[in-house]
Amino acid sequence: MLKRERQAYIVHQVNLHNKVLSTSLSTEIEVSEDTIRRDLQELAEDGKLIKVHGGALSRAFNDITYPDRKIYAKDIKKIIAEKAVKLITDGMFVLTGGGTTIIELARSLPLNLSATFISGSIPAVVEYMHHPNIDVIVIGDKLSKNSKITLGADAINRIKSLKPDLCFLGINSIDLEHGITDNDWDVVHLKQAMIDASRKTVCLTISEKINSIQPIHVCNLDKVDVLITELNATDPLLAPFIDAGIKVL
Amino acid sequence: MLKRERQAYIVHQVNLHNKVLSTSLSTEIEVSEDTIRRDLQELAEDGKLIKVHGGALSRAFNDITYPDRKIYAKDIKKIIAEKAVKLITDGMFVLTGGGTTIIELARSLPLNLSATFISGSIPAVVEYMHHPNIDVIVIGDKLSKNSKITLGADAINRIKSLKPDLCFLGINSIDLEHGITDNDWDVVHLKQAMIDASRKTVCLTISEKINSIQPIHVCNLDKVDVLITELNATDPLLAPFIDAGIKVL
DNA sequence: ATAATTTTTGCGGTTTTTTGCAATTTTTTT
DNA sequence: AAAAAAATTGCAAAAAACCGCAAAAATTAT
Repeated sequence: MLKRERQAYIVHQVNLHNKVLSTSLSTEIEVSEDTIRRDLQELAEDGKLIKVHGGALSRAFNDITYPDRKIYAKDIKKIIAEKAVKLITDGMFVLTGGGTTIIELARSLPLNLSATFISGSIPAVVEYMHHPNIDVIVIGDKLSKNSKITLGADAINRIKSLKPDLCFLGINSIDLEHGITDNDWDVVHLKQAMIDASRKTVCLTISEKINSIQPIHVCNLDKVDVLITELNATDPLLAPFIDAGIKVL
Repeated sequence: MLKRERQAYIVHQVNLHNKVLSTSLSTEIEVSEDTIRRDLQELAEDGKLIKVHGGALSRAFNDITYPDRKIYAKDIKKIIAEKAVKLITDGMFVLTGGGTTIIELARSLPLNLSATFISGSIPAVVEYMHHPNIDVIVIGDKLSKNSKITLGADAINRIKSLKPDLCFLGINSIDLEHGITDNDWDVVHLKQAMIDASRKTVCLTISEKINSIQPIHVCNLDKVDVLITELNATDPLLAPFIDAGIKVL
């Protein structure tokens, strides 16, 4: 097998499987590992792949996620945030939870939007605070170091006294049968209070979390008005939720 | 599984769940925990995540450092903060206001101090949040964009229900005759509530503000227990306050 | 076609990287 | 304060990479 031919084969394999092992290539093509290594080195210099200890990785793979996915988690959340922002209009009272998706939402708010945001999430509050036309109401209570939101009876009582137009909730698990579930007792209670207080509940999640279940039940699907993921609303994964009467964006 | 591949997987998991446990990763990927730990360390050095005891945290979510924009007279405030910190002992409940001097205090807290801090100042809360042994209680209410603290009846009511050991107040004006004065109606009310609630009131100020007066009266000098400036306690400028029964540091 | 030259390849020996393990220390939890 | 969990350290084995070097193959020149 010619050198050129061999290298073309290697590139093909890398693009196909996202990774190659020097040892496998060696036995496959029946050349010494040294030769493979030299090939990989040359191909790496040409930017055709990324050489690592033990083999090589596809260029696309390098920085991204495990199974073949092309968009970064951050970009996915940005897409979700962009959709969510459209639901907010001037003068609204909006209650939001914590989590990275909500932060992305906070960062995506148009500068000319003037509304009131209510939250116990410190990172979210910090974002809202920087916005020129957003009024911010902070929900006080003991601050949870993990989730960086205020949690407790005080927070829940305060939320109960409000009637916001919208509630944005970043969720960790949603499932057709079990609805929304989570894994933290206090967070669950807070989310329940938020859902009950709000006129409309909007759930934000990356599609990866759809059809996953966690130990504690938050609410059934009938409490959810809108579900936003990075997927197109026509995606078959979302069809059951549309059937369940949820507006999917 | 290649090392790089494994690390990419870890980064993905961190970005997805905001945190990962070394143990879970270890069983998931089927390598020893030592290997996971070494991976986490390398990724942390590359700034891809934040390593903590037991696993790692996503960076996006945990890097909320409040913009350390040019604090006026920062070095002076650092001196004040160092003195103030000495008043706090383990187990104390400490109420603090906002302002750059308080931020400097928050940053000067020794890492092994374990106490409870209560505040409505978002920048201060962000600082306390980063401290490993400090419990934080957030005072909720409408957030003032100017001062970045929560202001209003709710905040005042909540403060009235507390009995903290210490209250640290950054003040804008102090004068022998008029006591402490300020220029914002709501802030004044909040400060009054804080002073009334606390067992001891500690006022922090740069010497520049001594013997200046502002339009709204906060309290008389007899409510002030300790006054901290960057000056030596023997400085003649401070003598009158010592005579008035205030402890000067 | 043949010799000269260059390129490619495999091999032995050495170095580096990676990984898991055991012992110890540190941190966390109870 | 004790017990449990996790981190650190040093170490050793295995795998992979590296370094010449010389044989083999391919290319070029005569």
